[in-house]
Amino acid sequence: MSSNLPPVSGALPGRKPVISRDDLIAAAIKLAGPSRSVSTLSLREVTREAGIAPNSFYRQFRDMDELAVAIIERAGQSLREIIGEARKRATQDRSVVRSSIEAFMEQLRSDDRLLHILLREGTVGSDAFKQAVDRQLQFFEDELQHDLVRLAQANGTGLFQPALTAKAITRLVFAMGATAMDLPDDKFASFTEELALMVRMIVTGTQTLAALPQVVR
Amino acid sequence: MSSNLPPVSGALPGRKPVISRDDLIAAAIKLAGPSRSVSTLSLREVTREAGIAPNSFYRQFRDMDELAVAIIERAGQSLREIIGEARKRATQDRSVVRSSIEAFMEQLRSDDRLLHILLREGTVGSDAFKQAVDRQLQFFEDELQHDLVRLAQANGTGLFQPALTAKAITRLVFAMGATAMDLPDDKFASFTEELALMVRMIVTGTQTLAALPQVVR
DNA sequence: TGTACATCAGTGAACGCGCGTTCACTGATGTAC
DNA sequence: TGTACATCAGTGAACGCGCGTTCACTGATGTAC
Repeated sequence: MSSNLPPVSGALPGRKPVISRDDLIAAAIKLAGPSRSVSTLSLREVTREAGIAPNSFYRQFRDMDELAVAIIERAGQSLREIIGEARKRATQDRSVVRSSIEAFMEQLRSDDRLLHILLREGTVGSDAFKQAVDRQLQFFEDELQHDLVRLAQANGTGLFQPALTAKAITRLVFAMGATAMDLPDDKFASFTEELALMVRMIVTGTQTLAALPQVVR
Repeated sequence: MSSNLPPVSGALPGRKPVISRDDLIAAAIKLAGPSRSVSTLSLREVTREAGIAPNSFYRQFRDMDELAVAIIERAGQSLREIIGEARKRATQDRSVVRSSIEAFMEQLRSDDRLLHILLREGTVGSDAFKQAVDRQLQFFEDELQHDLVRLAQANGTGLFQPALTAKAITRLVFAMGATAMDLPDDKFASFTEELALMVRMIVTGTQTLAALPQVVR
């Protein structure tokens, strides 16, 4: 019936908006710390944090689910930017994979709330929610696969099932990252080493399998 | 003040219990399907399902958290039994690791509610809850590590960091399993193949690294 | 065996609370002339 | 520039609901004698 939801922009009559989707997203992120899942936030909590009346929420989102999906998308985007930076800075002696892992763990230690959310929310929430998380993981896998292929070409080594390799690494890193969130600061370095070794096992395994004849399995 | 909580057993005066902790656990498991997290169940829901008054709950558990922990412990135990069976049935041509994965995926497809719960709840819920899940994963890693060592000895191959290898495999399998829960039946076979290949990458990588001289990293 | 009694598993009713959602509204802003 | 008007972002109050927890209770069961 009413004509709202997207703030539409473009100068039209009416009062100027004073809160935005971003304000609500920021409030929700602030509330969802390392130990609090987005899916347990209540609409009233978020609006309270944002300093608006509960019903004003509906001017920006249909429901909390829509907000949660927006947060996940932002979190994935942010993480990809971080890893993208790490990738650019990577030199040949510190491999792309290794420096990506370090960037990932560094971000995790800096208490990046968005990253915490992305790691934690994979298995809970609505279908729309889970699909949003999966989409971000997929982006990640795709970029990683490109890296791996480029790396293999540079090294002259083969690569066995690059897509599968990227998937295995992505899932492993995210799963390990989720458990690392609660880690005390002094354990971070050794944890990063462990994770790097795990990934190295996968990469080494892939290369070894690629070098084998068709006696696979 | 009051003397309850553990039903104490042993013939003492008083009415015979008609509901047990098991009844409440069963009710909660029934409610927490593949798409519903244990941590979203309400006390009233569970008692309603069990057919008792809400306040009777307190005769068995301090709160829902305690119930959730009990469920996780049961789930882990059940999974270890299943894998234990698979391990016994494993012959040399179908490796221990492979038949364990197949048993795992088979159980997943059979809509085992306990397994669903264990896979889904790793990252949500209270601290006590998360610790309970971690404990189960730890049991799993330990058993897997023994398998890997035995396997390496039998094959005469070395094994690089068996503990880390077991951890990587466990986390990967659980993370992949969590995403496989929603999979349609006809995708299960190919998914199992993918997962087996991923694990094979890790195992191959570990063996290759073990065979290398100390030029590691 | 029969009776008086203590125990305590399970109950029914009630509480106060925070929730999501609705409704009719207000008043700042921009437009038309 | 000034005035009348339409728009609509944000509000305050209210709703009905399910929740966790409490209280005083009931009555079946077992024990003591």
